[in-house]
This record gives sequence, structure tokens and C-alpha cells, in this order.
Amino acid sequence: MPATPRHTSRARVEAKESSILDAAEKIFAQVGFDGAKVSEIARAASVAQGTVYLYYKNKQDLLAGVVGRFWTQLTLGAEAAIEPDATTREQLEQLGRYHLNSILEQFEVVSMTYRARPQQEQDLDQVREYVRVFDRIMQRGVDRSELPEDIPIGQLRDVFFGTLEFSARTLKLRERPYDHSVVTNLLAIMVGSSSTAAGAPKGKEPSNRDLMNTLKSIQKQLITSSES
Amino acid sequence: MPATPRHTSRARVEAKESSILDAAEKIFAQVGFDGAKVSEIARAASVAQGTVYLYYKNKQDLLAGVVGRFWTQLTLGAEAAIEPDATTREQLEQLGRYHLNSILEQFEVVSMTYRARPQQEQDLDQVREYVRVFDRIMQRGVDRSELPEDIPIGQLRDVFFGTLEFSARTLKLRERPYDHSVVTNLLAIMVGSSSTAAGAPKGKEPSNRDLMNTLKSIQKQLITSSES
DNA sequence: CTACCAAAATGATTTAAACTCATTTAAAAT
DNA sequence: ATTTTAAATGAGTTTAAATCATTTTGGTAG
Repeated sequence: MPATPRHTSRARVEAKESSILDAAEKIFAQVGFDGAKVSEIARAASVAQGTVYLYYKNKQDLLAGVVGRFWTQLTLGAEAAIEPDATTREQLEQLGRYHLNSILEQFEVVSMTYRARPQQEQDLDQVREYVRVFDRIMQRGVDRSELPEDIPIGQLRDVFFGTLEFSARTLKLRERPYDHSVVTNLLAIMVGSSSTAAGAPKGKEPSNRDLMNTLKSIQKQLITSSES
Repeated sequence: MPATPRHTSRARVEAKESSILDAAEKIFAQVGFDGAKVSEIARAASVAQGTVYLYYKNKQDLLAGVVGRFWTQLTLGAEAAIEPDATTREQLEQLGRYHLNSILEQFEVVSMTYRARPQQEQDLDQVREYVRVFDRIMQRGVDRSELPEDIPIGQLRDVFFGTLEFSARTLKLRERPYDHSVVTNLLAIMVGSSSTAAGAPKGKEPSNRDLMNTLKSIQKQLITSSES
């Protein structure tokens, strides 16, 4: 079992595992999950069919591996893309920009995320980990008093990622490239209209008052907070 | 071929077609697309396996049938749920409420929508038809001067449906029922904070000024409108 | 009423691809 | 050098989708 390698170096096992993942990612992206044959993937990874099954229980599990790795890397990239000293609003813009760009680039893998969690089970752990990047930015905003402390982070998370994913789908469908206005507009409605966009009046500091006011007014409307 | 029935009544053919769809919908929802066997579906519809293939080219096509019918019915229901004389804001709330409720109820079918369009092809026609309900409400708002005329309807559509779908996923994951605050908050950020929610101050007419102002301020930020 | 025809339905058979496992090969320990 | 254990192999098995030669059904005409 590769799960507990004693006699062989862990490094080699991991190298093979990742070469299988590379091959799978390539083939899945090319022909989709259903179109992909495990024999093809094995060939692309230069191993025998049976070897794939030493590392992954089945084809589903292989997909989960590909998708999981993608989101793990996305988390690392997102953390790198965010300047720790920037304002909450700037950090959200950095994350939004990074997120939209990434899911456009790896659109096929993102789409397959939904197939990697069979039958209404929990989300992939790696996806949950990823969305925490958003949560941390928001929580930090609360701690720094840039955001009201009873702001519904969970609901705004769905606004943020839901909008960006649907926008990415729309852009793909129309064969358009990354469009920064999507992020700008999203932040405008989420957090008020302090502008950092090109073409906007220069020399004016983004004010956090807009952000506070907008979110406070949302807050007033919140009847029942559906999470802790 | 059932495509051109001459000797048999169209009604009977359609009855059988829809009984196969009913069976497929039931089995798909129960065990998912991959878990479903065509033989099971045929059994549930009281026909032979081969008969299924007279009506649908393959299993994928059968899924497309189930999913397409769902969105067609959703369009009809949405149109019925919207009062033509209500304000734009009220109509959006009606649509949002109806949409969230419906996709929560038929969550499995909605999830399978993405599998019904194989390999980055166009959206299902029925889905495109459905989202036009939103577009018409918005366009009507523009025509009535309740909305600025250069409002980016396409982008707001992604905010609307993206947020609701991700919110539904979150609610399902946490095993919570329909939560109206999701719709209320979404409208608050999309369209300003005129409250119609329970517990809010009564006797105050929802003002359209909020709506205009919010959207105007978004408008200012729009650098390039990425659609007509 | 019976013979005829075409549409519709059937399910045994074919096909294809996921998955298994007895065997071989390679690596590590003694 | 020998033994032991891990890793890899691919022919063979299994499963389920899809096909198609045959049968059944329902309508039409003589």
C-alpha cells in the first residue's frame, strides 16, 4: 500500500502519484470526466492501468484527487495574492481578481468540482479550506473595526463566490477574457462605491464609511442570522 | 419513429415519453446520474430497456430531457409568481423567493443541470429561457424609469442567480430550510435597502430612490460594459 | 371478419470500459 | 547472496450502456 511506504522513499511514491494526477488533469480537461478512459490516463502517465488503482480507489476518487489538488493550490495562491496590510476592501478586490482569473483559466477543473462530491455528501475539504480565505479577510475587517461586528459573513461569502462563478461561466460562454469590471461591480454592491478602478477620480482615499454604512443597512434587514 | 407518429395518436406517445421522464427524474434524484441504471428507469416506467432508447438517444439525452423539463416548468412557475403590476423591486423579490424555494426543493435536478451540457457546449436552451424572466423584469424597470437605462443587466443577473444558487447549496449542506433573509439581503445589496421584510417598520412605502441611487453609483464604476 | 402493414415495443446479444487479482519485477533488509 | 516485502503489471472479469433482429400492437382496407 502506498499509504504507509516503509521500504521505499516517500518522495518517489509521491512523484508517481503526482504524475498520475498530472495525466488525469490533462485528460479530464481535454475530454471531460465521462470521455476520459482510465487506460488513456494510465498511458499518459506511463504506468499500467492497475497502477492507477493502487493510488486511487476508482475513477471518482482520481477526480477528487485532481480537484482537491487544484483547490489546495488555489488557497496557497490566494494567500500569496493578498497583501496583509491592505484594507479589507483592497484585500477583497485582490481575492476577487485572483479568484476570477484562476477559475477562468482552469474552468474545466472547476466545473468538475461538483462531480467530485458524489450524492449530496459534504463539500470537498479543500474547497472548504479555500473559502476560509474569504472568511479570514472579513473577520479581520471586523477585528479592525472596518466592518460591523454582526455582519453576515456566510451570506456575503455566497454572494462573492456565487457571483464570480456565474460571471466566469458567462464570460466563458461568450468567449470573453477576464473582465475586471465584474470584480469592481461586485465590490461596489457588496461594500459600497469607494472606487479603486482605473478612470475613476484620483487622489481620493477609499473611505471605509461607505462600507460601514452599506453593511449596517443590510444588517438592519437581517431577520434571522442563519449561522454562528 | 416516435418523431412522426401517423398511425398512433400523438397523445399516447407523449404520455409514454413523459412517464419515462417521470421515472428517470425519480431514479436520478434518488441515486444520482451515475448510480442510475437505464434498466431501473425502464422498470420504473414499466417499459423495456430498448423502449427508452426509442425516445432518447442515450442516457445523457435522457438527463437532458429531465433537466430541460424542469427548467421549462420553472419558467412557467416564475411567470405565474410575479405580479405584473408590482414594482421592479417587488418583482425581483417574488422571483428570488420563488427561485430559492424551487431550487431547494429540486436540488438534485438543479445539480444535474451542469452534467446535462456535455463538454463546454452551450447552456441548455431551457435555462437560457428561464433567465430571461429576470432580464424582462429588469428591462421593464428601465422602461418604467425605475432603473437607470444603462444598468448592466447581464452582470446583475449573475449576482442574482449566482448568489441564490450558492446560498441554496449552503442551506442544503447545513440542512436548513428556505431562509427568506437570503433573498432580502440579496435585494438589499443589489437594489438598496427599502425594506419589505417582516419585523421592519410598517406603513412606509418602499422607495425607488434608494434603488436608483445604488444602481447609479454602481454605474459610475462600470469601466467597460461587457455586453449590449 | 380477416388479412395486411407499419409503427412501437421487446429483451437477448453485443460492446466498451471500469475494476480485479494472480503473477512478475524491483527494492530493501538481513 | 538470499530472503522478504513492496510495487507494478496487464490479461481477465464484471457491469451496464447501447443495439437490433424479432415480436406485438393497433390501425386500415378488402
